Amino acid sequence: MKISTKGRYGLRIMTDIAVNGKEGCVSLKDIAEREHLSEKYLEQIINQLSKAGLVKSLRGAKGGYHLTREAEKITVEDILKATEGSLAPVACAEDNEKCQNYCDCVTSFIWTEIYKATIGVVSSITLKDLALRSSQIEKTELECLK
Amino acid sequence: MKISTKGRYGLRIMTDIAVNGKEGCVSLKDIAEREHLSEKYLEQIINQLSKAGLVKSLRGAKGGYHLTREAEKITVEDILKATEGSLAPVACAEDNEKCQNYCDCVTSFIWTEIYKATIGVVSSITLKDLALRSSQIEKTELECLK
DNA sequence: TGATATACTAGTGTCAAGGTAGGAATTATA
DNA sequence: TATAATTCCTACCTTGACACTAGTATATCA
Repeated sequence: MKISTKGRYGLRIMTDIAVNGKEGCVSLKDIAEREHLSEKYLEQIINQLSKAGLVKSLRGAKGGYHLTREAEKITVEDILKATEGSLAPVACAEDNEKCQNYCDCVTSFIWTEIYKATIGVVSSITLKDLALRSSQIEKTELECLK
Repeated sequence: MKISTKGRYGLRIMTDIAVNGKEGCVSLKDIAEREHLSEKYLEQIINQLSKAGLVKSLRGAKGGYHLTREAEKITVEDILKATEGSLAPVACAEDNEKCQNYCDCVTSFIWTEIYKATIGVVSSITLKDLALRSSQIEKTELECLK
């Protein structure tokens, strides 16, 4: 029941673009530096975000990435689905069809409930919420040294 | 965000004991046969359930396992925590102390919310619910061949 | 004493996570 | 037009967890 680095970094990438890409593109190099993450690894992650249609890329000098729609129209669900895959705790929780050959029916309602609860949370939080939060945190500049 | 076989099998083991252990012990061999699972693998899983204090074992002939308290006093949360470990999507969602050195504060509230939602679901379902469900399913005996 | 159980330790194959590395293709600009 | 900057694509690598399997020791009932 863990979220991997892809999901976590994916959120940071998107938040970074939302905050720093007000006009024009944001390059991966800049994101990697600001977030202290490997550029090469981020490349793979943003590729998934790109394929999911959440960002668009521009190649060449002065290129980079930008959001394909406003931050308030991108949810955490969108981002996590693109990077983590399904958020269902078991395959059949999302797609009941997959349950046909396997009668684990005693517990299936548990997974469905967990799935619905999770989606309820992540679908209600938008990238704009994260961007706002990010700006606030930066301003107060906590005792966060590392 | 997946539940492993340990968690899933753990629920089946516990449900099996709740249903078939009305009086006395249930042996792993019987559980493995009924559930079509490897006895040796279940051994490891039930060991965790035992260490968590959910079942008690009796060695030797006519031995086996029985619940340590009534099925309605054992929750799905108890069982999943014993078999899966923490249900938090990231370590700091459960224990804020772990967040000190790492300022991922922008997203931490997401994980906390997911965690709370998940716990809300699994803490409200008891082993008795599963046992009842199991009996009902067995009675109606669906088109469940495999 | 023997059959039946659990308890404990170790080994094994597969796969995903979490990266690293190199080069090809594209584009702005000097 | 050359070059620096940037994304795109493929391949590789290490580590650890997952899902088991196997063997032996220990306990208990009949």
